[in-house]
Amino acid sequence: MAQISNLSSSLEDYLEIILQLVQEQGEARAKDIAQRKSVRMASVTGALKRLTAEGLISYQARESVTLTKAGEELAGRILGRHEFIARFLHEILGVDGETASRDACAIEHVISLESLDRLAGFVEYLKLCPEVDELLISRFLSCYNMGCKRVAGGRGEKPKECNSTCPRGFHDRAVKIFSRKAGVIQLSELKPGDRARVVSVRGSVIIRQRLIDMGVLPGAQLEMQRVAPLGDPIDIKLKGYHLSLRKIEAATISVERV
Amino acid sequence: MAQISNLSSSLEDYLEIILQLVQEQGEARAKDIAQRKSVRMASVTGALKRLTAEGLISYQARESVTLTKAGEELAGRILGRHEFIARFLHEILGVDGETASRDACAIEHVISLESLDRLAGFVEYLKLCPEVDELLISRFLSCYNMGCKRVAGGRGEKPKECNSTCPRGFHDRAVKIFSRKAGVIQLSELKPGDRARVVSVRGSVIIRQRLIDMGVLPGAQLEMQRVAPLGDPIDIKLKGYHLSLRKIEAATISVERV
DNA sequence: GAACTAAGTTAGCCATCCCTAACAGTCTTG
DNA sequence: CAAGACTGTTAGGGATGGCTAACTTAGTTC
Repeated sequence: MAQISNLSSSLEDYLEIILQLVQEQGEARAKDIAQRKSVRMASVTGALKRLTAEGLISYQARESVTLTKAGEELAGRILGRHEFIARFLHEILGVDGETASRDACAIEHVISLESLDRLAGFVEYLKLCPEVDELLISRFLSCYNMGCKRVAGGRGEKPKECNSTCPRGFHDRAVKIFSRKAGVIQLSELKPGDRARVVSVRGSVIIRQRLIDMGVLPGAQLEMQRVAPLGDPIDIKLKGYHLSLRKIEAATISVERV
Repeated sequence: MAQISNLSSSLEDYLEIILQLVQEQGEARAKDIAQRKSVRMASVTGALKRLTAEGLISYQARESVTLTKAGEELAGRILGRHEFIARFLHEILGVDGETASRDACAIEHVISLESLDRLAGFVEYLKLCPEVDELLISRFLSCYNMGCKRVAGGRGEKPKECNSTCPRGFHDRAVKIFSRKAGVIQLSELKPGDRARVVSVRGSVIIRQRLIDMGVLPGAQLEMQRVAPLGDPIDIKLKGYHLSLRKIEAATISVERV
């Protein structure tokens, strides 16, 4: 995999922190490094030895750390990567600053340069593309941040949209599908007569395409009809139609009861 | 940090692989797990013991692995997360399938649920938002994938755009800023008279804002004028104007010579 | 049923990277 | 200048999670 260095994540972190400290304070002391990385001094001593062995820093015991030419080059690249990811999370997606920085700190060490380049390209494209209104991002953020709950109407009634500026169906489908912990179960766990809403559809492109063609989309409501003795096939009712799913298809569908 | 489980990345991987194998083949054998995770059988044995201790699988020596109720729940959530990230990378950003899956495999273990929810929300928003043409993604992909190089005109001439559908300046700014390895240096390394292009601007929001106000943006061309004895201040020429930067500002700017 | 083979286990090793505890310089202050 | 406070180092330990090598179990084949 094309990676930025052959250092471990931990050593990349140390190097990045050293550059930050040098930029902010003019020098990097072991104590400040320990504090910023939330580790003990003893761990820093070990890391500095390994970085010295790699030729990235020059360090005499009890002195402050300086970056070598190679170290500065690499640290700059690592820091640039970190700050790009943090900015994407914070400025585009609206993740709060601290979480964004923490996530960036972790993601930066594992993402490939190809994905990173393409993400950067995508962000540039959104900013430069003439068809995309420059307010797209702020509209997304205000829409997402409203965090409004879908207001369910009476039986048979269409749910109301929370806000006329949110695209139809947005809150049904997009809000907190990952952090929603409780209540998400496999389709196959439903009993006949249970009603549920589709939370996610996994599986290969082929299976997903077939399910999507049948209308099995996140947010879709369905009712379990019948499960055959061995769980194959499963009959459901969706938007008034009866569907028969094979066990292997049903296994890719997560739902929550409504 | 809100996370999906308190397992290590490695154990989450094992659990995910087990679910995939159960879905694909009806059962998960140690050998297949080892093969898919590219580890030796001995490592699998150890992992299966730890997963059994967590109550996520039930496993008798030399038998095939089955997921417990809790294991199936968790594995489904882990797999859903993986597949969402892989799909984002592949279908939206256009990363090739294998790299996307590998990156997803790594990112899924470290990203917070908040970031993931917001990314999912953003993707939904792009799909549903009436102002965004549904061809946005495919236009981005064709534009990015052209991979065309900017064709530099003669001295003083504006560079030509590669393609009329690419937003102006897109290729100058967005293409492979992270994987570009050689030649990216700190602004302070330039010598008087050197010309360079800005590759990235890091640093706090305050510093970046100030630099952006002065026109120091990725892609901007500049010429080094003078570096004071201790590196502070640095004078550059940019778009015909002279700018004086403090050392701490200059340190956040990466450039490449042109 | 002996021999072979594939699958899986056990035992022991190693690297990374954190920790605590104890020790060693260095700076400040009465 | 001696005591105390800080800063930093060394030594040793533990968790994780890989590895190899040697063994066991079970199924197949002649």
